[in-house]
Amino acid sequence: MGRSPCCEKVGLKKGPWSPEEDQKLLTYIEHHGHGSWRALPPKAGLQRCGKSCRLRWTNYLRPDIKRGKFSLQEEQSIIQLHALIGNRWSAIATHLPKRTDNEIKNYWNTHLKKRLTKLGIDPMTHKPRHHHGSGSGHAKDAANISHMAQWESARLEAEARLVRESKLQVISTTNPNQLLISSSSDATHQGHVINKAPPALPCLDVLRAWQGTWSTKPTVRNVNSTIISGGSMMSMDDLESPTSTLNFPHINALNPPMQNGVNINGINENPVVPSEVLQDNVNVIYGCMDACAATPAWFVEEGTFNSGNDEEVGNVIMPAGVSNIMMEGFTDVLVYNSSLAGEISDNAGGNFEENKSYWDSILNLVNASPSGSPVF
DNA sequence: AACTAATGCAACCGCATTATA
DNA sequence: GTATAATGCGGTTGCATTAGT
Repeated sequence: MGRSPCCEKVGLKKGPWSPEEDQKLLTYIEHHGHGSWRALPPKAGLQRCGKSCRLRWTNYLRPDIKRGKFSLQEEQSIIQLHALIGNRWSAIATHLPKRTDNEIKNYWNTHLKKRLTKLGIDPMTHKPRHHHGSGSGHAKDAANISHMAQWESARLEAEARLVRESKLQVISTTNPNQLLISSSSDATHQGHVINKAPPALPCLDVLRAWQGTWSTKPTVRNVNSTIISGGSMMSMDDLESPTSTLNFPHINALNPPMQNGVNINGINENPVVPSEVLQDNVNVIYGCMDACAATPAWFVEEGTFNSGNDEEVGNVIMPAGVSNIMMEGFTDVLVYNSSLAGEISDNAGGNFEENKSYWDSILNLVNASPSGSPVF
C-alpha cells in the first residue's frame, strides 16, 4: 500500500557504484545473503539505500548474469515474447536465461524497437504500418485484425491465468515421457496421462512452434477458442483484462456450455470434455506456460486428441526443451475443431495462413538483418 | 583537434503489489 | 480488516562513450 521511503534519507550516496562498493556488497551477500535489503547497507558498510543495493545486485553483481551482445535467438525471443505479452520485461526475462529485465528493456528500447520501426513494423502492435494507396489494404487490415485477435486472445488468457493462478494446481511429472494434467479441485489425485513424443521444438519459441504447427497441419484454418484450463472451461467472457478492447462474438457463439468444467484428469473416468469440442481426431493446440514465470508464456503445439483411449491421447508433440519444471505449468489446452474452422475464419475475416505469413515475414526480416546490417 | 549529436546502459523514481504485524 | 513495510516492476533520466562533422 504505502510507498516506502527510500533514498530520500540524507547522507546516502547515489549514482554510479564504485568497485569498492561493489566488493562490499558482493562480500556481504556471499557471506550472509541479502536478507532484508533495507537492513543490508549499514551491515555491509555501505552508504546506500537498500533499494539501490538490491538493484545493483540484481542487475549487475549477481553471479548468474550474462552480459554482452544478445544472440539472434535471444533477439527473436524478445520480439516474440514482446508481441505476446507486451512490456512485461520481468516476465520476458524469465525466459532469457541470465538476462535481466533491465538489460532486456534497454536492449529493446535502444535496438529492437528501432529495428522494427525501420522495417516498417510498429514495435508496439507488431504489425506492419499502414501504407496508403495499397490496393490490398483492406485485405491486409482484415488479416491484421485477425492476427491481433489471435494474439490478444492468447494474451488475455495469460492474464486471466495470473488472476486464477493461486487457485490452480498443476501436474505431476514423475515420468518425463508422460504428462499429467490435474484439475484445480483435486491436484493430489492421479492425473490423466498423455503420452508424448520426444521434444522436438525449441522451448518457448512461440513462433517456431506456430510455424511447426502450420507445417504439419496446413489445412486447418482457425481455432475454436474454447480453452480447457485446469479444471474449468473458459470462454472469452471469462477473461479479465483491463487492457482488452477486443470482442469475440463469433467465437463465443461457438463455445459449448460452461456449466461443466472441462477436466482432462485421470481421476475422472469420464472426462468432462464436451463432445462437441473434443471429438476423435480433433486437432488440439497445447498451450503451455511456465509456472515459474510471473507471466505465463505460451507454447503452441498440436497433437491429435483421441477421446476413445484415455491412455493414449497421444501423437502429442511437446515443444522441445520443456523441462519437468516447465511442465509443472502445463495447465492449458487450447482446442480447436477443424470442422468449425471455416465458419470461424469467415467470421473473423482472416485465417491462420495469413497470420503465419505475417510472422514469417517479420522473422525473415529480422533474420536477414543482423544488428550490424545497414538496414538497422 | 574541437565541438556536437547519437548511442548505450546503469541507476533512479515512483507506483503497484505482496507480506506482515 | 487495516496500516505499514518490503519488494517488484516499468518508465525515465543522466552520464560516459562513440561517431560524425
